[in-house]
Amino acid sequence: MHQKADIPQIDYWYYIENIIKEVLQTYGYREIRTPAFEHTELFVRGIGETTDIVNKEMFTFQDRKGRSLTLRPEGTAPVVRAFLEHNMSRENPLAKLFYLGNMFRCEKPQAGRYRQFNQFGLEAIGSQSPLIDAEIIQASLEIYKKIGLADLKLIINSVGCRKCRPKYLKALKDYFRDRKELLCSDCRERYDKNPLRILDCKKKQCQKEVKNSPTIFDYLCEDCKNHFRKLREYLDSLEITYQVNPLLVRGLDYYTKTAFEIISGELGSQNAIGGGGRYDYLVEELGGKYTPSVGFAAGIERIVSTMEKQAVRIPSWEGIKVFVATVSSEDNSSALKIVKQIRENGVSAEMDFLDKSIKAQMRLANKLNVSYVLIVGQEELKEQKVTIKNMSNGQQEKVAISKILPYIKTSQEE
RNA sequence: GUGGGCGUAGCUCAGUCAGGUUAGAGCCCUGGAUUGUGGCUCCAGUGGUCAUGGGUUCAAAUCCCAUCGCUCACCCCA
Repeated sequence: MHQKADIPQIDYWYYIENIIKEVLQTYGYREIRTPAFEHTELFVRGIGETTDIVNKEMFTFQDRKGRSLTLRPEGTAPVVRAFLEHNMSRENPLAKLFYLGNMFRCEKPQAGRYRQFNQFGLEAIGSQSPLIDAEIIQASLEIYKKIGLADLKLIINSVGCRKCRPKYLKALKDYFRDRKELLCSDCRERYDKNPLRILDCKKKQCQKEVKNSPTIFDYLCEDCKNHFRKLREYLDSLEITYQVNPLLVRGLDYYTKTAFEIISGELGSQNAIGGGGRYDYLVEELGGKYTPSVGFAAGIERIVSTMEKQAVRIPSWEGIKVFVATVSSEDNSSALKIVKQIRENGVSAEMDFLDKSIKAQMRLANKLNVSYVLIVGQEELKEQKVTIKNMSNGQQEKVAISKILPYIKTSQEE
């Protein structure tokens, strides 16, 4: 299974994860870690039976007792499950949680899309206020900004609620009824199952028909209209620029009211770097009481790939500071002790474990790009000393073993 | 799920179209250039079931089929 977290990229991952944790800490979100798999039913009910994720993208298997389990394709449903299972609403009427972990979708991999990938996401469970929608958007944008990504676009929309969406769906169906034959085969199916999805079909023939279709904004109820208006007001006051796109429909059924997506021009075909929205009925759907909520999720691989395209600079591994070389194998235990002493004082140190000659050890030290090589030999040990060689200027001198650390540390500050 | 491209050493690749001696290069790695010392240079060396399985042939990395994997696009999404 392809996993884009191997050694050459690990510095990116550390960097991103640290920023996520730091930023979300300041927003009051607590990390939650849920299992990599759940009962299949959770996703079917949560994400929706008509979605692509549930229909064709889940890694589903049976355990020994015949129960159907599924590797999580997304993070929100598991978080809500945990929220309910632990009765978090009793602790706090508004649960602010974030997660960071791998997700699985059974599809053909391609650029920016992997069967196992990583997302971070945040969920605010328990508030119906558009204020929290704005906070979630703000938090996610701040993370991108701290990471150093530029030129990201925020697109927002409202997809209505239980009250007004059915009216809109009916209007859509009325509109497309006579034009069904002009749509692609997928959209003809969507017409019956989930007409909203026709809106973001990328086929030219469908877009042509979508152009004059009824817009959701004519059908939103007062509550949804106000919510959207307030959200825009809050975003404006935060000086967040955005585009309203009434055709933005997300792939998960649970969204209500606010839906948003953040895209990066650099990514090509898979351009969504993150997305989210409000899911007012999900908690209820999963067996809790009505608990309006909003969340966001982003793909780490896509962040890394955008960082690479934008040449974002990150701190990298500092490497090893000191190499302790031995003249012969009889010096090994002394060297081992010296290495230990250096490491205990917080300085990174390495030695040879392959019985290399001193020449080979010097080469290794050079390859490791260390600042100092300490040479341990009988000649030095007789006087309780080691030879310290400064690898940048080649100079060396004998130093008492007890003075090694002060020597290294003071020279380091120069 | 649909359709392209690819799979030869740790890495980047040549060799495949026109089958034919022990499958090559660069980088990396290891060792050496007098005996306790790096970088540059020079010399030498290690390393490959040519993705896997089957077929055609006197002969297959090379042709054919299947499988697996990777990759790109579509769908959709992160």
